Amino acid sequence: MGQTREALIEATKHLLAEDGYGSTSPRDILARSGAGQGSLYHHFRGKSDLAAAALHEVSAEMRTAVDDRLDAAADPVVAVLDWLQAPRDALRGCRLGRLAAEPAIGEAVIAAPIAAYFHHVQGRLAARLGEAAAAGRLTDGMDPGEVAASLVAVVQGGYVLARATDDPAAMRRAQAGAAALLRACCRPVEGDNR
Amino acid sequence: MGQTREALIEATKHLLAEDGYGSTSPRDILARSGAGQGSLYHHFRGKSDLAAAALHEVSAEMRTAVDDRLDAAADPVVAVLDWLQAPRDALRGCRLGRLAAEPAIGEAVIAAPIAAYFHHVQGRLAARLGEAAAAGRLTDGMDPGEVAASLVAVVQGGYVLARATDDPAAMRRAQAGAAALLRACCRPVEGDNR
DNA sequence: GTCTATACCGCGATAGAC
DNA sequence: GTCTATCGCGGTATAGAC
Repeated sequence: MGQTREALIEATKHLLAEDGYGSTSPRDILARSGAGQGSLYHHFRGKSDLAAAALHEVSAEMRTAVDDRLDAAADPVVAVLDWLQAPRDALRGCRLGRLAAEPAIGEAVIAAPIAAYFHHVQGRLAARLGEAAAAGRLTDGMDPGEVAASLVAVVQGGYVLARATDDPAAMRRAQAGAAALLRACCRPVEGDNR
Repeated sequence: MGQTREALIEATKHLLAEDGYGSTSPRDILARSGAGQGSLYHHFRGKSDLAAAALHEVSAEMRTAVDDRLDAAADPVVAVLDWLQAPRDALRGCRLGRLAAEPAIGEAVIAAPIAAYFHHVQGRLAARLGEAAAAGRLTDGMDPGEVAASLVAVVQGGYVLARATDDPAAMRRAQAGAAALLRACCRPVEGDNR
């Protein structure tokens, strides 16, 4: 059965989230998963192959989470603000974004699931911002794709600031500032002052 | 003389910018600086002590660069937009911000110069945005500190997106989106449509 | 203050018995 | 498929001559 294989992937997901790629060793993974030495190299070609499998799952989970948030509200502006201001574990960092700073991002198998996530979020945000624009609720000349990119960047940058200053509030300030900027250029819906 | 010491610091600055902390080894530093083995441990207590010295210099350089940009224009909104949209080497990452994702950020000597930089940029941006607010040129209720945090986050997140998707244009889109949002909530100056 | 030599450890991977 | 044992390498640091 694939029990050992799944245990390896599960352990890798946790360790990548905690420590990143470079600082997660096969030894750590084996210890945490309870698997023996040979198992890793029986099921996977090596560390990066296993990491790719783990990141593939994380990427899928996070895309689903984004879709759920962005589809929850009928009003596109409300949905986008909701996604932007969702609480985040700032000091731990983004499970995918934090790997962008590592040399391993140069390996295609590692980069692919991470890039897939970012393309997905930006596309979904741009779509909802496009709805708002089509309804004439966005300031003229505003590009939904560019605004989407800046909002995703705010969140990723919020993680960087929070970790760099060891202060989770840095993330919340970045979120609040971006939300204020966005609200200022969106015609609001009656009765919603989120 | 401090020639060897400075050569070590200079080499470390370059290697940290290229590869980050974890992937920069004392061997690399010695090879690049041309110094012999013992020198590193004569002048510094170890790798992290040397890295701290290098980051201290980088932090000071970057704070100066920010000040120069933010003081160049008399108009605060123009100055902030100018800083935001400055060209950046997106695929290489921020020399300080990229270290935030590494475990080494947990060491106080490493974190201190990085945090000092981010506090400085946010403070300077907030000050100029405060000028704009005082002149009644910022949408009401906008917090200069929060907007500053979000702008710094956009830049740091732009690096993350660019590296994650292996696309330098991702940084430019994030910058452009944030600039559009900021312009939309700032009363412009006559004749400047930057 | 700088050099050469070397120690110790953990990383990533492999060998081969069961 | 899983285990134990082991390998080769490079990371970080130290010893001690000059």
